[in-house]
Amino acid sequence: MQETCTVNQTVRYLARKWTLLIILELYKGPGYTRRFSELKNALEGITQKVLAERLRELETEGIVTRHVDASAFPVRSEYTLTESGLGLVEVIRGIKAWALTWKLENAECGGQDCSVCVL
Amino acid sequence: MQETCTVNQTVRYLARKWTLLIILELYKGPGYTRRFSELKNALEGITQKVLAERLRELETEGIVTRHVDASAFPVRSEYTLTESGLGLVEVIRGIKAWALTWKLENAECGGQDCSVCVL
DNA sequence: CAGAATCCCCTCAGATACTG
DNA sequence: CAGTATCTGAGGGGATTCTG
Repeated sequence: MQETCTVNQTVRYLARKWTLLIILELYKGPGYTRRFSELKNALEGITQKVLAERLRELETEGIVTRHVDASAFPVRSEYTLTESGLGLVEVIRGIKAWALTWKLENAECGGQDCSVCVL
Repeated sequence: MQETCTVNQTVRYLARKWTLLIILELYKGPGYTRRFSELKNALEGITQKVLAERLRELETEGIVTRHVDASAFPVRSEYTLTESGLGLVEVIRGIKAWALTWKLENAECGGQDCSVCVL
């Protein structure tokens, strides 16, 4: 069946709101790592619910790993891009290249204020 | 603003159900061209409504062009991938490469029965 | 701080029926 | 053949509240 093919699935969750920005935010972090609260602050407008949902998805997809330090207080949760997650950054780069080539009206998107332009 | 960045937009409509498969079906056609009814038959399970919607989207995004031959009867409508559309095929190829590398359980997806595997 | 649980709205996409 | 129009159900995602 066509729907079983992973390419569809991949694009599907990549396209969920915030997913891309979360991946790029992790990519910018030291060791490709960020804490929950850091992500929350960096991604202005995201709610905890959505952030938690997206991170869970990415975790079950093997794109990020979670490390919880329960010994500390308050609890720390750190999220790190896996190797496959880094591979996805390449994919995103490809999409951006396409967008810059064919969507000229968005060329201004090379500015620093755009999270995606870190690529 | 983050949401204004085209990379998000691009992934968003790419991820709409059927969009990917439509692009690939056009890619397989002679001169990257297919008729409405050919697409409808090739994409088993798609409804006319959804097919028409997706094609309109792709047209306004400059990814396909439409040529209507009204002189013929019945009317013929042909859809052709543009250059930017061909560029998207490369992007899809990248996503597939990622999926094959990191989603091993879907390796069987190299079969001929999968539309995406034409890549 | 890092979440889980509810509620609510809105878009997507399927089914069906109709037209030039 | 190539659409358009309308109705409907499922799921995404935002806001808010509660907990260890």
